[in-house]
Amino acid sequence: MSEESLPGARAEDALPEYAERVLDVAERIPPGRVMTYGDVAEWLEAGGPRQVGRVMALYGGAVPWWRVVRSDGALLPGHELRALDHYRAEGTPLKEASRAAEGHLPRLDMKRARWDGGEDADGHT
DNA sequence: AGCGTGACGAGTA
DNA sequence: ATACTCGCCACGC
Repeated sequence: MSEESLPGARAEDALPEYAERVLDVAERIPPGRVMTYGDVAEWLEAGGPRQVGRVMALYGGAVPWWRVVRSDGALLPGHELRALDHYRAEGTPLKEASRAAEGHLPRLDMKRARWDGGEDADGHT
């Protein structure tokens, strides 16, 4: 017999373990800080940046998705303004564009905003 | 089973 | 700064 007909409907009762862990990390990122997809994957020691990205794309709506960003500090396409609004409200370090061109939104200052997942210290002083 | 696509990342030109 | 390539893993056709 082939097990291909296995319903496997258990998946609806709860999110996949991996997704749950990714969301858990996203929730534990302190305000004013961000983590890259790759960092989350590394912190979890599972999957890769693309897997984290997939989870965020599917279930990110349930967590502060704006605190999980790309390594280059670019804002989320389609949610740039929404994310920017959160960043300004939380005081997340942003890097203003040198050339004030229309549509040229600021990017995250990863050097300062990147969170290592350790202590939530303000990192300074 | 192959191929394209994606809320990615790093390297190179 | 941008553009392109390759590596990565999961999903859909």
